[in-house]
Amino acid sequence: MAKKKDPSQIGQEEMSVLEYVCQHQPVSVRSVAEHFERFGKARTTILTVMERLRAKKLLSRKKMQGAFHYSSRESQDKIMHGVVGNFVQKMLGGSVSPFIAYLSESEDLSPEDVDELKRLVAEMKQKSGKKMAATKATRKGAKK
Amino acid sequence: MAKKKDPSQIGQEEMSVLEYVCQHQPVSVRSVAEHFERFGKARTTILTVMERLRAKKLLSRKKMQGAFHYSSRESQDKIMHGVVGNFVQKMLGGSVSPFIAYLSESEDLSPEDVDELKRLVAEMKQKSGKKMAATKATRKGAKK
DNA sequence: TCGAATTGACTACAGCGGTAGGCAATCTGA
DNA sequence: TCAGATTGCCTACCGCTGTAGTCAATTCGA
Repeated sequence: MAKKKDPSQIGQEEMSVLEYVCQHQPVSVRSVAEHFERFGKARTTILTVMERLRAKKLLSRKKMQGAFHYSSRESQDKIMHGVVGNFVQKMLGGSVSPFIAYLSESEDLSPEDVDELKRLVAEMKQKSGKKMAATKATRKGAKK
Repeated sequence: MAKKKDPSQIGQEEMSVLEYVCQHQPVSVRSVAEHFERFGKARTTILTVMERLRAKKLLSRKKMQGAFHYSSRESQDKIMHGVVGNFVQKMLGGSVSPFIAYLSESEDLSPEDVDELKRLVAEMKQKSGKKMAATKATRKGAKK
């Protein structure tokens, strides 16, 4: 009866580890463990997490000089995309509106994020400008 | 040893129920259950979920005509904001960049969302337009 | 008033993520 | 070659979420 979670569903700790591996691949468990031990995590914990990540096909490994070295099978961007997409689907019902609302109230957007947003919007104007020239007229009671 | 989750951490199913309650409050378990039974959920499941939400201080209830009627203690907006914020903190390490990147690749943004984004960006331009005229020199190799 | 229907508290279990111990296999330096 | 260090597989436990059954209390219509 328990719901079957999407395999792309990963937890916070798994995310941290995955991120670290992404940025240091190929990396040995030893290195990763050393890094996370500074945050109070045991070596076996990291190993377990990494193996679970491998079971989820997010990491791969190969033996090098005795020990395994892990690598990510996807780029960090792709992974992030998957994680965010999953969240949007599962928790927001597929709508990004709540997130956009969140951004609106986010006081501390980094300049980079703001730039990216601007770029994004500019891109949209171009991309969807033709097929929806009604954009300006669209604003059906823009909230607020 | 198990990590102590933030109480604001809620699952997908809890989210669905919470959302429904928000939009129909005050509502009886009966109504909610009836709604979700169409998706194969048992009445007691809904009841359990609602009680858990109440334990998390997200729902309140009062007896009316024999049965309890539940209401949300927060607006749906606030809840959404909390959920998104929590996700950003826990999974994205506090950075919204991955989300913005996700938006960039999101083909199916609704016109409303696009409008909201535009409004948002316009608002930002006003708010911080002066101090950053370097927009066109967009750094960080835009993915995709 | 009484019995049927409704309601809700309690209990239970499975799966998953987080955490970690134990122990065996492997490696490595002396 | 051999013992100590390193590495990794296996197992286990806890808490949380999803799911639901049981059964007693409450309510309501006849």
